Amino acid sequence: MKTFNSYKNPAIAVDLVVFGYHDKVLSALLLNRNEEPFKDGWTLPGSFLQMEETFRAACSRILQTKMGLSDLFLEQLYSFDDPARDPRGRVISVAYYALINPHAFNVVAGKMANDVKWFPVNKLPRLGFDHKVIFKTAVERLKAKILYYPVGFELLNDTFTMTELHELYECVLGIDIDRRNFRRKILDAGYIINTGTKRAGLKNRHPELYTFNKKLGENQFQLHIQIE
Amino acid sequence: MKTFNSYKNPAIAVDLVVFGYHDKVLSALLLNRNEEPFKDGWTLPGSFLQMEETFRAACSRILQTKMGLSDLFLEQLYSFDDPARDPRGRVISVAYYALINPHAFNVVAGKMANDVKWFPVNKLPRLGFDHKVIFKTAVERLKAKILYYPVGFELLNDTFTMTELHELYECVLGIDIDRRNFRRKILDAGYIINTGTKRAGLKNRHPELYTFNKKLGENQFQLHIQIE
DNA sequence: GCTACTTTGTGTCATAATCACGCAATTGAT
DNA sequence: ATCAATTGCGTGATTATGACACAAAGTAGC
Repeated sequence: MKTFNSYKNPAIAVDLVVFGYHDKVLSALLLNRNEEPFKDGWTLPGSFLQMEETFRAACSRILQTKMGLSDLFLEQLYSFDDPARDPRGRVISVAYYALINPHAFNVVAGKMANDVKWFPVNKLPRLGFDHKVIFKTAVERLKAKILYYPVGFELLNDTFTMTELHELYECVLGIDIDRRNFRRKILDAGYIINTGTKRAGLKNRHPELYTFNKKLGENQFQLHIQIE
Repeated sequence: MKTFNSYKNPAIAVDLVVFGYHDKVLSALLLNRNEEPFKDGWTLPGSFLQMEETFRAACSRILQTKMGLSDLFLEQLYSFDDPARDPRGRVISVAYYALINPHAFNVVAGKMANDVKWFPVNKLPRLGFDHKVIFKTAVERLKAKILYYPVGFELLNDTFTMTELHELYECVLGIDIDRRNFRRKILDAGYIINTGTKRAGLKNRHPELYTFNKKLGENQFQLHIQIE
């Protein structure tokens, strides 16, 4: 039985789209490269997959060493195969996306990058490689995901107001959703739980605080919104 | 700027789940291997990705050389990374799934396999590698896909009866769907078009024949069925 | 305290979609 | 002509959705 690792194989990169929700804006984390190719340009954080490493292990390594992050929600997005996507040669990219509450983590640029910064998803700079394609795929996935998975659980604080959840949905989906119908839909689905406390110190009526219902299984919730 | 193909990289395989619908049963195409590992065992058709090959090109090559098939519906499924998934060493698998009308194609085993055969999806033999996991992932994907994409277009003949379409949905989803409500839903959505002709030669009432509405865009159709 | 203003929470009603059926029409076999 | 099986069409109850009105709770200014 022959072994195959003696073959000349394409390299495998793992690239990450890290989403954060901050000041009513959905953002993504980008890295400013300090080496060629695309030196001083912005790209998604990523790295080559090591020989015995799983994809998730590579993701964790990237998040930890390049940005000082750990234990995020991670999901495989898609694998990209354009033979011209990397000027150095044939590199397959297996893309993952992560969700993070930017208030709960502090992003720090690792030594392998000039800088790490949040960019609002509709104000991205030019990206190296085929990372714009990867990014757009991730946004589409997130839009689909939020309709049947409690994405807010990863993006918001542990407790949050109905308005915050509502704004998150409008922001991610890019559409207006009637505030009162949204409330009814979310509550009827048992999607979130009223903590019984209210947020104080605001100018107007103090909103009730909620947490996500962790007992809710997958596919228990579905927001019926027709995207276009 | 260094190049990276000098590194020792994991190998990349492309594996395929080919679905067909035949005699009211959803089946998948499996290959009987004629070499180690898993010699004489059943696996999904697959191959190593060549250096300058796209995933789709690899899929076409596999379908053509191993089974004599071409021009199928193809969609990327998922990438699998278990370091122990291949006894020969580290091999990443990028899985695709295909849909085919078995009546329109003749499956022929290529010289690289002992045999190629259709297996009903709930009567699969033991599979080599991690192909059972890949297969289950594909079935889940197909169940989700059929709710908002005209999967039947790929699996059925050009023209088909309402009953055939109905049975396909029940079969893929594994649930009972009320025949009359299904009909109304499908017709109201403009999902299919009545050809005006009927299928003759049957014992009972001759059913009308339909074709899929090719002008229907993505996401125009959604069957509201709560799985579980 | 009273009023103005903003935000949050609750309800209502028309419309649309879904679900669970009944029943008639069409066909070949008897 | 009758029967059995299958297909096509319809109907009413229930539920979900969309578009609102309006009350309640809070702060600020007077």
